[in-house]
Amino acid sequence: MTVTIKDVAKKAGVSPSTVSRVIADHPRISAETSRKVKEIMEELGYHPNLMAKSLVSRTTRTIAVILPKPAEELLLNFFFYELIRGVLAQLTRSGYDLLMAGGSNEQEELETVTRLVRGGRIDGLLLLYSRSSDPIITFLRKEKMPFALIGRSLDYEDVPSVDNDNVQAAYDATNHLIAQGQKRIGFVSGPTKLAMTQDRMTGYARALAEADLPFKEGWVVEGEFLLESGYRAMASIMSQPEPPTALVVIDDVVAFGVLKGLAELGYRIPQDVAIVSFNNIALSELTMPPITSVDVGTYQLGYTASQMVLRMIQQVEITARQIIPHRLVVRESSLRTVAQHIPS
Amino acid sequence: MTVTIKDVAKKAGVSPSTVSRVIADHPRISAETSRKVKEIMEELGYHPNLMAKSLVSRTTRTIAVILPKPAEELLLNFFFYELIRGVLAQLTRSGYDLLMAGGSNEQEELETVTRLVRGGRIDGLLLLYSRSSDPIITFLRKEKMPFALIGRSLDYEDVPSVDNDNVQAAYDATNHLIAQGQKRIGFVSGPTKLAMTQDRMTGYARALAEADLPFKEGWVVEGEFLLESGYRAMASIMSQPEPPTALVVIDDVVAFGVLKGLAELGYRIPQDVAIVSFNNIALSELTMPPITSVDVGTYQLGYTASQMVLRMIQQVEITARQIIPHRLVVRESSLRTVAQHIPS
DNA sequence: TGTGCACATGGATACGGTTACATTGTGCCA
DNA sequence: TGGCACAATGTAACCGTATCCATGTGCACA
Repeated sequence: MTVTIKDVAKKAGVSPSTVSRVIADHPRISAETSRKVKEIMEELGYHPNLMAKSLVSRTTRTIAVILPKPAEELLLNFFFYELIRGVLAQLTRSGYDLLMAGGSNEQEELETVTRLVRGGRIDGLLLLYSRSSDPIITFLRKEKMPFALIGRSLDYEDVPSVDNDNVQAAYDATNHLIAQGQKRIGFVSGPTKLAMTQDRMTGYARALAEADLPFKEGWVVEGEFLLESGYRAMASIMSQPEPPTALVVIDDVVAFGVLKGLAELGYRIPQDVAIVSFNNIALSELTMPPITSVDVGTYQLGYTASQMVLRMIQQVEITARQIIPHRLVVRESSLRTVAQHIPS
Repeated sequence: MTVTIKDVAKKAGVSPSTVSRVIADHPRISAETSRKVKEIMEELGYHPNLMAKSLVSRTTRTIAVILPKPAEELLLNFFFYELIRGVLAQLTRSGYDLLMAGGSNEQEELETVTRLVRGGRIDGLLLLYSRSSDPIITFLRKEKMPFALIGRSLDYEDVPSVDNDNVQAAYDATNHLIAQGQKRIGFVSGPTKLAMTQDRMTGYARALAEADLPFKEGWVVEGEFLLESGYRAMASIMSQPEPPTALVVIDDVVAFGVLKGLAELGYRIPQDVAIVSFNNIALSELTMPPITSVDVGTYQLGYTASQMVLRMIQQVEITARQIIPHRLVVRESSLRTVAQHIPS
């Protein structure tokens, strides 16, 4: 039915092993034979059976991406497409395929990973999140399966991972506000158990300290990666006797809530309150006003993490932690003086 | 090294074929033997080699999703995560894996698909877009490979596909505005070569006709699925002697541009101009005001399309075109009377 | 008591490749 | 002219599983 290596061999008048060698570009095959065999392959429309190949080579040329379980997906929602495009670009370039898997709970996730790894279906994998004391990481290390983390592990220092320098990113964002002449700068934070949150908080505090600006407890609000979180934060943060005139916000979605909250309270942005946030999702340039945001290089994160896994597969030495550069994208929300638009 | 079916067999004192049958839950295996073998499998930590299994069964339990090439991804960007989650949910439930593939151009895409299909790597696939005279569809039909389309084929009537009833959706959206007492309703359209655009236009026109409302050329603007498109449309559409007081907008992102354009022109929404749009992406409830939008059931689209492919693989009869119900999500942007929020 | 049959299991082979090792042929040199 | 190195190719084993076919056992029944 389907044309196999043997059919090609027979028709070309050579042995199957010769055909196999032609496919693999083996050096000790004569140019003449190679040409002829390739011609026959073309003629018969031969395509190697990938399963047979995998079985004998113990290699699948497939990398898996493990999707976080629903509870952890909120932030990811907006990143996902670009992240995957980055991953796919790198993998395709290297002739690898991408397998996506996940589970509805932690137990299921581990089972899936076990099945894929022990079943020899994948050569490596990518984890899109970092959770503390993750059994999957423990398992992968034990199995010596190449993998990389997008983000940062709170448990192990030496887990191969690709991340941003979130301390520096927050430092830069805060300094941007300071450079605009801001003196009273608040911080709308995320879940403090996340490394990302902790790091950004650190950067924020450092920038304030270096500029001799006050760090006030009341100007810092902890929340979730949700619109509501930013919205509610405004009620508490702006009701103080001396509210901040600028805010660093942990994430664009949260910033959107902040915008909404401030608008309802009658503040103008950026004239009354200036805003800087993080992640630069597609959303952030669509708001009114557009939000100044730190671009974290989502595509790069995916691209680099894949590259890291591929290197590990090829036994190439890698640096365990790669940092993707960030970039502050300045938009209207953070600028002190703005050309006012007069409706016609 | 890795534990195989033979190792289990030896330790259990049975033949490899018996172990194989235990795994497959073969009826003619004694309860006693089954129990014992399973115990040994557990003890040795046996996991079946998926490649070997695939090789002999000619089945991979893998479905591929082909990502559109960059040029066609604009709309998809916001859908993607939910769509994939729908796909993954269905596949996981049925014990299938998801392979993602794509190419940077049409040629590459076809090569990838050929490699996967002819290489026996997948059992079926999902196409996330519809392009006219698509060589991939032609190829898949020739190979008799199960596949389904998300969207609608403009070339073939009988391609298995999952879609919305876009005529009805637009009809409903327009009628919602009519029910609000709107008389002058315009339409901000998308690329007319797309079936989706054509269908929505049809539904819009039909609703107007049935309500004896005027359909004016000047109230209809064609564009792209871009923010700018909606933004620019406002300049032309609202500069007419008698501009519309309500707009049906082809997509949420475009609607966002519309919002921006109207705001700059000094119109209030919904008091001066009411807005209804489509797709109900996460964005649409975050705008000011939140946009009334037709939810197209993104998750369902993915879920159902996967189901369709799985059915085809199992040789179950299917209906070639499945329609996912839509649902109008009413928000502030379309309501005539709105409780005004007074800033405190 | 011998025949037939259902049931539980084993042996052998096939799936489509790769690769270690064996074999053949050629040219070159002593 | 015989021997040898080396290039080019063939032979056969193996990757881990599924399954066809054969086999042995116990039991009902004629």
